[in-house]
Amino acid sequence: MDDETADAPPEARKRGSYAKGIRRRQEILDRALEIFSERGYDGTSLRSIGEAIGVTHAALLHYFPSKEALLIEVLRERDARGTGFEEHMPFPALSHGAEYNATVPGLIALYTSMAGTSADAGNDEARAYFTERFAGLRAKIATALAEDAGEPVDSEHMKLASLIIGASDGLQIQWLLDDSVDIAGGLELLQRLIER
Amino acid sequence: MDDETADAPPEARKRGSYAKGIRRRQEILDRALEIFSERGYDGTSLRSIGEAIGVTHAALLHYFPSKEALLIEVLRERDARGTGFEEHMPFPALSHGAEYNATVPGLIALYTSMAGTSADAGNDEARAYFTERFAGLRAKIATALAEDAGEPVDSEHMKLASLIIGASDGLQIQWLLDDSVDIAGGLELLQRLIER
DNA sequence: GTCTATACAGGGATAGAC
DNA sequence: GTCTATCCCTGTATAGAC
Repeated sequence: MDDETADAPPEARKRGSYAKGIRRRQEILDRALEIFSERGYDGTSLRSIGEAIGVTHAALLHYFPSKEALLIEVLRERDARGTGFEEHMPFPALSHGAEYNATVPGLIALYTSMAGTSADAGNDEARAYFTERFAGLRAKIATALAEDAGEPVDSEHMKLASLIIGASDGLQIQWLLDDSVDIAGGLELLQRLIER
Repeated sequence: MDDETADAPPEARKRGSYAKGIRRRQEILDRALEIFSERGYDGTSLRSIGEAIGVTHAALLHYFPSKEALLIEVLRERDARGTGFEEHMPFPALSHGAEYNATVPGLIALYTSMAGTSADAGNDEARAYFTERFAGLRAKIATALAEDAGEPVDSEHMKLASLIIGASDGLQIQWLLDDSVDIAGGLELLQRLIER
C-alpha cells in the first residue's frame, strides 16, 4: 500500500492504478448520461457514444462488459441523481420523480426502451436491473401504503403498488409520443383516487 | 400512382395474381404471429423469422417494407383478434384484453418492446402506430367515461383515460418480469377506485 | 409477381499490439 | 489502458431466376 500517490479522491484508496480506472469509468458514465440527456436516445451505437466522448467503442467495452451493461449503468446513475426519487416514500413521490425526469426526455426514452425489452431473452443485465427495481419499488410503496393506513401489508397494497408504478411507466411512454399527455397530472389523479 | 386499368374489384384482376399475393402476405403474418405466440419474441432476426416460416429473409421484405413494418403488422393482427379488445368500451374492457393477452406472453413482449422504443428516432412505423393507437384509445375511453357520468368530455376524463391505458401497459411490463404481478387484478382495482 | 442469391454497410463483440 | 484490426450477425438493397 503506497500511500504516496496523493492525487486520488478519498474513496479511491484501495489499489493504486485501479482507482484511476474507477475514475475514468465514472467520467464515461457522466458523459454518456449528458449525451442522452441532451441529444436523446436515438441511434445510440457504441461507436457514436464513443465518438461523442472521445474514445473508440472498444475503450467503452474495456470498462463495461457490453453495451447493455453501459446503458443500465446510465440508468442507475440517473436513479442516484433523481432528487431522491425513492426516498420520501409516501407514493406521491413518483410524481416528483416524473417531473424531474420530464426535463430530460432522452433519459426517459432510454428508460422505456430498456424496460420494454428487458424481458426479452438475452438482455440479462436489463432484466436483472428492472426485476430488482420493480420488486424493490413495489415493496417500498406497499409498505408505505400499509403504514399510512395502519394495516399490515397485504396483497391489496401490493396490487396498488404495482398499479402506481405501472401507471408511471405507461404514462411516460404516452408522453414521449404526445407531450399533451400529463404525467404528473395523471399520477396526482391516481393519488387522489387512492386517498379515500 | 398510374392507374391505367380502370376501377375493378381487386379480386377479379388478371389471373388473380394480385389476390394471391395478398393471401400469401396474410399467411406470413399468421405464421409470424404464431411464432411470436409460441416461441416468444427473442432473437427475432428477419432471417430466423423467415427460417421458421420457410422462406428467406428477402422474401419477407417483398411483402413488408421493413422489419419494423412487419412487426407492427403483427401487432395490428393481434388487435384484430383481441376478443374485440376495444369494443365493449366501458373501460374495464381493458382487463379482458389483458386476460386474453396474458395467454401469449411472446406477443406482450413484442408489444412492450415496440412501445418502449416507438418514440426513438428512426422508428417511424412504430411511432405512427402507437401514437394513433394511444390517441384513439384515449378518445374512446374518455368518451365512455364521460357518457357514463352524463357529462361532456373534459380534461379530467382524458387524464383518467391515459391513466388507465398507462396502467395497463406498465403492468404488462412488470408481469413479463415477474408473473406474480396481477395485471387483471390491478386493473380491476383501478376500476373500483374510479367507480366512486 | 414471387422468390433466392448475394452484396453491403453498420452493429456489438473480441484479440492482440503498443 | 487504449487503440487497431477483425469477426460474425443484422437489416436493407439489388439482380435476376422462375
